[in-house]
Amino acid sequence: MPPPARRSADATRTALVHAAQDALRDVGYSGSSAREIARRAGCNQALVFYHFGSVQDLLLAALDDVSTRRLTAYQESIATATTLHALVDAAERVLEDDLAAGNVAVLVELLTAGSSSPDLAAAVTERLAPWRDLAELAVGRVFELVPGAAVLPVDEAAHVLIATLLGLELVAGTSTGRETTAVLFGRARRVADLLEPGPAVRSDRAPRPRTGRAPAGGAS
Amino acid sequence: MPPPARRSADATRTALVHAAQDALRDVGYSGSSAREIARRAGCNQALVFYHFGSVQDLLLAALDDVSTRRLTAYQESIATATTLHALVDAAERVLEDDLAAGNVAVLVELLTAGSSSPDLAAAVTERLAPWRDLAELAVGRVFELVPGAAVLPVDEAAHVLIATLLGLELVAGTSTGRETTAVLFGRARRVADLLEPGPAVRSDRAPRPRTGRAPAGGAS
DNA sequence: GTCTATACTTGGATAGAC
DNA sequence: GTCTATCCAAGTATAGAC
Repeated sequence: MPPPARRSADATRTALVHAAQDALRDVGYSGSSAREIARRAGCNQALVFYHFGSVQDLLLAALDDVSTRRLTAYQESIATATTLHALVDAAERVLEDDLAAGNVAVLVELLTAGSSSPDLAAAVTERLAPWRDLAELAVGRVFELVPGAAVLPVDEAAHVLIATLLGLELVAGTSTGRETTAVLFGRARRVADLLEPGPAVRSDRAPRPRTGRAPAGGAS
Repeated sequence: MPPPARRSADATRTALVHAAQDALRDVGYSGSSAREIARRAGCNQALVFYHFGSVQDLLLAALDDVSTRRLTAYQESIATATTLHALVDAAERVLEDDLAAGNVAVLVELLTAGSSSPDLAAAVTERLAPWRDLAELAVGRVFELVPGAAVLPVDEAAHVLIATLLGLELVAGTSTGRETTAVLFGRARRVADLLEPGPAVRSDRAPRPRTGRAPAGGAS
């Protein structure tokens, strides 16, 4: 028998991780304090340090959690994608989810912090590696589907793809940034349909339910 | 005659502005406190509030300063460029200088910070406008020089251009990021020479490709 | 494991001396 | 204009009771 643990032992950990994700999305990196996260998780602030040692480590755990979940989902959708249209959809979904999860702020924080700390930079590169692989997978698909598109080696194209998506996320915070991005993906989708007049007539992508305000933890 | 001002009246302001730029580059937005900036400027922390009212206003002033300085430089090099090759050179030179000086980092930091602060986001958006204009100028040039390149409206292409450059700056901090960027510009230069076989371009930056062969993977 | 309480630190911002 | 001194708020982290 496991030790007593009268109440949720490790449920607290996951609650904190999820609350950290919500906090990152809602109030950004600077607003994601131990007190704020604990409030969303419905527990005490001291538990952040008991379970994770520091706020920074909790935020990294949150980032890892959401990353692994999303990576597997994307990997599947890209691996099974047989049309250009579907690949564009996947790219847009990646960007939307990133924005919704507020991952960009953490990533930027890590990237800038890494520039003055070699070991941290290594940690960031490590976390970025699976995304690079995913991007290479997607680019490889595009090169297969569109003859003559391989004007760049796959790894370099993947590099540009990641950079561009990150950049689009960055400027999405500006006034017209968000809608311009949507327009761009609309164009890409239409171009995809042109290059690929086959069976893929999945019309325009169905608008996803807006992420809007749906704090899972609920602000008391 | 201006009032006495025994010692550096407005030199303090510029010192603070420059110190703010350094701080943003070195320790990021979260680390750029009034005390940190004042320490770098070699003056007292209270002067931040005396001269700028708040830390955020000082950071915005820092962004203004770096923007105007860089904008004039870029505007000139783009306006005088008459070949595609020269445009690519200009873009790379600009990016190299910016990376070395950490100018883009200032913008990136404020952009991410703005994602969780609407008023800051609005202020940053306002300051992004001249850059958007500049990007449209450059894109318009490319569309003039390369017939059939206008697959996008100028403003949207400019949007993507800015996003991509910002994204490349972001990932330049990773292990292979920096050199990959250099490789990409090398490819762009060769493509430019292919599209523009006219006058012997100044090949001061890279050995001129003797053959007309495509960089990688022939598009037949 | 979770809580309360608290020590300690840092940062924004102001008042007033010089 | 610049400084010292200070207030106040918020955050990190730890100690110890339950």
